[in-house]
Amino acid sequence: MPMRAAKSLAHEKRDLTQKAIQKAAKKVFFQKGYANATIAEIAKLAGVAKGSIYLHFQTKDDLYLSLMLPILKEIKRSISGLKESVEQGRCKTGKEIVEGFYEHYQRLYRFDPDGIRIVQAFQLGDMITAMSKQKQEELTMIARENFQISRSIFSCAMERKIITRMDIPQLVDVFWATFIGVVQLEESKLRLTGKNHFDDTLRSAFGILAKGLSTD
Amino acid sequence: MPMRAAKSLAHEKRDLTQKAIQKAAKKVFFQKGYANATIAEIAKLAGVAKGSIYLHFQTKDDLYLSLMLPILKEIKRSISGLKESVEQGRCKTGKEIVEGFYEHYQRLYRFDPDGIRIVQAFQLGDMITAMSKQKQEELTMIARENFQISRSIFSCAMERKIITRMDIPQLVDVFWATFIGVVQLEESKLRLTGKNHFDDTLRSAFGILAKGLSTD
Amino acid sequence: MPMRAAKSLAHEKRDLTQKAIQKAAKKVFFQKGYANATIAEIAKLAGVAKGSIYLHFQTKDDLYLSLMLPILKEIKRSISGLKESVEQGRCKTGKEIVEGFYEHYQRLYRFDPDGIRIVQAFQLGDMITAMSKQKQEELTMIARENFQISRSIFSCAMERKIITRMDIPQLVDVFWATFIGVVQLEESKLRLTGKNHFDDTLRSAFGILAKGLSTD
Amino acid sequence: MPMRAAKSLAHEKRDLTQKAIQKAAKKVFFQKGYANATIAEIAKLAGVAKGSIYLHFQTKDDLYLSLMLPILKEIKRSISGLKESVEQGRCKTGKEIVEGFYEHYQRLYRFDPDGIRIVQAFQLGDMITAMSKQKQEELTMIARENFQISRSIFSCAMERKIITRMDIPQLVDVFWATFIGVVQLEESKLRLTGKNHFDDTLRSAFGILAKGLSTD
DNA sequence: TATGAATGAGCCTTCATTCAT
DNA sequence: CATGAATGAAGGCTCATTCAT
Repeated sequence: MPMRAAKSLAHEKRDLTQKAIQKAAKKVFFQKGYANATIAEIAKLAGVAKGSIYLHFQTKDDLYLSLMLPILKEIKRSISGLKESVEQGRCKTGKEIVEGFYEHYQRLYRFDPDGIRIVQAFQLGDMITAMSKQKQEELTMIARENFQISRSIFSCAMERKIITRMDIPQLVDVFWATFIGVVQLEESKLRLTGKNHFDDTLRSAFGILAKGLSTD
Repeated sequence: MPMRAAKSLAHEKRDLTQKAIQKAAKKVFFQKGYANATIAEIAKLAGVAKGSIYLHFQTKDDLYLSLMLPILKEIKRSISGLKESVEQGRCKTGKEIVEGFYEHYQRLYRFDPDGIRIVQAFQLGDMITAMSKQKQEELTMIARENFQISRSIFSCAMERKIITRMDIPQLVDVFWATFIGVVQLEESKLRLTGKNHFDDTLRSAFGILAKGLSTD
Repeated sequence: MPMRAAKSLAHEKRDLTQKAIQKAAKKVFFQKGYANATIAEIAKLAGVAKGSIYLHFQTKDDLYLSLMLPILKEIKRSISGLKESVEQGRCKTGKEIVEGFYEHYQRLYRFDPDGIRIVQAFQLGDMITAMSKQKQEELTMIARENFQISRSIFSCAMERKIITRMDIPQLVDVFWATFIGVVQLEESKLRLTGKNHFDDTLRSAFGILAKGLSTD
Repeated sequence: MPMRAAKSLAHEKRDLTQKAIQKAAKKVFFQKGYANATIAEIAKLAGVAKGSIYLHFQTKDDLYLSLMLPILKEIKRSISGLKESVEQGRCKTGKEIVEGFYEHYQRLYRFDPDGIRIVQAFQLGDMITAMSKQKQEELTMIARENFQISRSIFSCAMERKIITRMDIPQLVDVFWATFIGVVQLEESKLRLTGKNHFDDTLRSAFGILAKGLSTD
């Protein structure tokens, strides 16, 4: 099947280019922020011509948004794993559950620090102006799903009385806020001092949260 | 002394204009973010001509930076008040101390939500292309001072054994991270839903922290 | 009144620049057509910076459109003169009326040949895409008025039985079509051969029309 | 001769593709005008890849120009028929001759309205950046021939004294100008109102011309 | 021959900053 | 001091054209 092979090859190459652009974009968006990032720089870093970017993404916004989906999916995969653990009773104490979250966040950041910044900047909202309804909904849906999963983890834990009973949505927010707060702080320090204590600070934070939520 | 009076009057007027520009700038920077904010819009909102802004501030960066100082000072004033309370023994339990921080952060946000966003965006580092050494040091110094004050509060509390003993700088970071995380999360929700649960989420967060840090 | 004078001067200069831009624009639009004309070239010819054009006109479209209004108004002024002549009985024969139209069209072309091309190209419609509702209506209204004036001239002439009775709107169309047809043809010849026989051709055409419409 | 047959078949296919491209091009050029038409859209409409267009035409200009020849030839065929009629004495009056022209123009427009716009736009000269000497001459020659045919029709008619004696080239111009003027006007109205009165307006115009040129 | 990804020059538009008045 | 017209360097995006497959 030479035809199929050829086609596959072309497709592969196209995909490769796309990935290269996204990789470059992530780096540049991360370093400069959305507004200061230029298509020219992304193109240069990706090793393609400026115009080529528009073969893969309709607009700068579109390119930016395209970076979010994989990250949200990764978040989902990671948190889903945690949920399973909890449901299967592998987390016996509140401390273990909070530790699970800590590991989840740590994993996310390790997996793709630039990506987290992407999500964060999006949340900051300097650039949501023009976004196709479709993309918007896709994003919203998966974000909601992630929220639900966290929710059900806490719900499960409270039923088992291994963590303090309290408003669940609020608790989800507190966890997420703590995570992005640490990300932001440590990135800022990284920029100024070159040192990154993300892990330590996050562990401290979740250590306190664990104690604050435990029922023993 | 008519000369002095005249000079004083001119000065006063100059100060007024400057304040008006800063007020407008804060609003616009807050709404649009640094990159999307335009001098033209700030000038319009301040009721002065575009060119006039450059009579008071050397560059856009400079204007932005000029907004940080008052906020950092406000933070200092607020946290200093807390420190005094603690040192004078008015906070007897760990819970009271954490509550003090909660009130401090809440006060800050209430006092000047736009200002917080300014600091946050700065920390996010989307701009800061060129900053005069002098401004930079001024900023760094006061930031360090603020850090020290928080530090000494915790230090004092640990000595009195009313909160768990742990790495103090890390604890300062955790508190600040929690604060800015909640700010960012709630602002994002505000933008999407129009509702702001800043107070509730912050209270939840600090409630957990209080329990997590208390020694009883 | 030094204040007034100063203000007036500034205004005058602004107006001068605007006129210079429009003059340059007319020339460039005329030579290259809307799509091939570039803002850069217009600016260069007008002796201003590219960006300055946008101080006077919101978009390229807007600039183009701004050229139409004066021409439509000139057309109105010219045709109104003709109408008056006819109504005051100064045109006694059909031939004189058609001759009046001939002179009207000739005057228009003489007055501003580039301008006629502007109107024509607009009619050709390569670029009406984005036009503010307001501008659009302004244009439509004055065009309609011009149409009405021609209409009433013919109406008057037919009542006096000095030209053949026939469908009036159609007659207006025939005259206008003849005019723009000759404009287009002669411009094309001008471009190819360097010679312009606009007057002769138009006179021939209206000579035949005169004979064809006369009632004697 | 399998070779010949194969070659012939390949040729046929090639021709078919070329025709498809031209058909698509005519439609797109007509709808959008030269400058706004894109090769991509033409290719899509023709059902071929973008690159394939360059296997048949050297440049966008070249493609555009290639559309003119068939139309000029069609014009020639049509006007030649009229000439024959006149020479064979089938047109006995001036009115009949002018009517012959009317039918000729009407036929042209009916046959290929897009094509007429092509010629017109060419005449308007919005493009023609670079045209090979050869193409240019080919075009000029056939245009000249068409001109000559009209010329000889009028010449013949004047000799028979069935139309007013006058400058013949000028008369040819008047007829053509009237035609393209009506085309342009009615197309513009079509675009604005959706209604096309081409036939009626053209008939009116040529009705008047007929009367204006008749010798009775 | 056909394809369509890739190129890069060029376009419109924005906006921080300057400067003559 | 105040003004706002003018500047010009970018930036996002388009599209005719090329070329490896």
